[in-house]
Amino acid sequence: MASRKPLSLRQEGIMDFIRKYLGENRFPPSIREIGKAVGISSTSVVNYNLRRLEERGYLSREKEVSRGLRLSANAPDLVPSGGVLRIPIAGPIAAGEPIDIGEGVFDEEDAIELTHDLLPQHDNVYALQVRGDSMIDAMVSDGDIVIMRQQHEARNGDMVAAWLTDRDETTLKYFFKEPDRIRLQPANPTMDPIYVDPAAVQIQGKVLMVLRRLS
Amino acid sequence: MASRKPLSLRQEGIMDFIRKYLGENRFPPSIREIGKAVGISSTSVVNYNLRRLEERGYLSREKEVSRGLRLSANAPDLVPSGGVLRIPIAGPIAAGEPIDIGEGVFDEEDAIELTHDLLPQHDNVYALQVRGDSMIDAMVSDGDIVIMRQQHEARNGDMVAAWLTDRDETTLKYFFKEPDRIRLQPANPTMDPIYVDPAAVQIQGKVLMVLRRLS
DNA sequence: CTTGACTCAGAACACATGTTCGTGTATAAT
DNA sequence: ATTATACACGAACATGTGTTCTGAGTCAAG
Repeated sequence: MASRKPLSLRQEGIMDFIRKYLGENRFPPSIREIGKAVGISSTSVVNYNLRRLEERGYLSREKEVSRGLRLSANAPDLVPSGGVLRIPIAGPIAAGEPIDIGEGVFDEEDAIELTHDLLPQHDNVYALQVRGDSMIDAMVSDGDIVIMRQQHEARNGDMVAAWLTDRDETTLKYFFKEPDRIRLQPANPTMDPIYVDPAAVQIQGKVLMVLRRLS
Repeated sequence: MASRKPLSLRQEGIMDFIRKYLGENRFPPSIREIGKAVGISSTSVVNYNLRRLEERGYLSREKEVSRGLRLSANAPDLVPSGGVLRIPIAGPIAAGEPIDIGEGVFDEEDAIELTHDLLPQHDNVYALQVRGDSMIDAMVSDGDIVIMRQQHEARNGDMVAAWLTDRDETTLKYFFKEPDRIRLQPANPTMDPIYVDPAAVQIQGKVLMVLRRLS
């Protein structure tokens, strides 16, 4: 496990590519795919470097099995974990539309992977990508990914996606039930809450997480 | 979801075997391996049933790629993945202080796990937890976790953590270099940029990701 | 200079593996 | 009976893919 010497630039690139490929395809790349990605014309060179990496314990291989390689758990920056869950990105969300999850649509490409410790529960969980700046008062900006659990009730303090029937509008706000009305509080503390009739609100789900990726 | 008819016994067995195989080997089985395990002599029969399973959305396949199949996100059971990286949470960050990363301190407990596909690069990456509402103009709220890479240069359009020497203030803004000044643009499009003397700005790092967990 | 590691390129080889085609057998609907 | 559909079998095919061999370049040690 102890690797005094640094990885060669090429081997670093191979490791990176395998990681990336594995993340995208869920199965390991072939020798030739690695070669093309890293800029190696010969399969034997890739094979050679893979053997190197295997000796160092960075990965393990199955002989004579196509794509028969796996990253080791003790590779740098990699830690065995409680598991990874894959959440489908159901679709874009904008302020002017109700949230609609196409149940049958499983676009395998559009999914997001989260570690289990980040999201303990995973029942009825889905992700939406925000389109537009309509939710800046919820501290959610264009392109953000909102991970939520589908549910139709809310408890005080929950951040929920609420459909306001009289305004034809979906909004992300903190939910507070008051005696005769419902207070929807923006996440931005400088903005004022809105008050609505309980009959005019449909809870679409509870926001569990907001994730923003930058370039 | 949409599974009117029950799976045939054979297809059930195939699914079970794929799950088991994937758990043991971390890469998918070949058609012939599936056949042998389930008791099918012909590869075409396996292929046929795989196509059936694919139509039902239980798995997806890559054409003409050996072992090019993956289970769908149907079952949120743990699925092996490209790897998980652990990022230490260096410390709290507030507007009134420069960012200080205690290099030696690696509190194993305070770390965040991300899947590799979410964060391709991982050199000099660390995480900070935001304290206070001083960064609402960056669409970052109290408690948010900011993941950034330590660097002292920035390119136009990067979101950076900048230390304004004359104001004694750390701020998260989009970075734009203009002829004689630097424009720091808030993420919130309704707010105005600030302009500063290039000599009065120290780039602390580039923001890669913002993550907000809600109860 | 010579030697021997370490790394690389190219080509040929062997076989692992996905694909396809023709055929056969049920069961149910027409 | 006929047709349609779902499922199964075996064999041949095309190619994806790991393996191996020959040769060569680099670089530090003897």
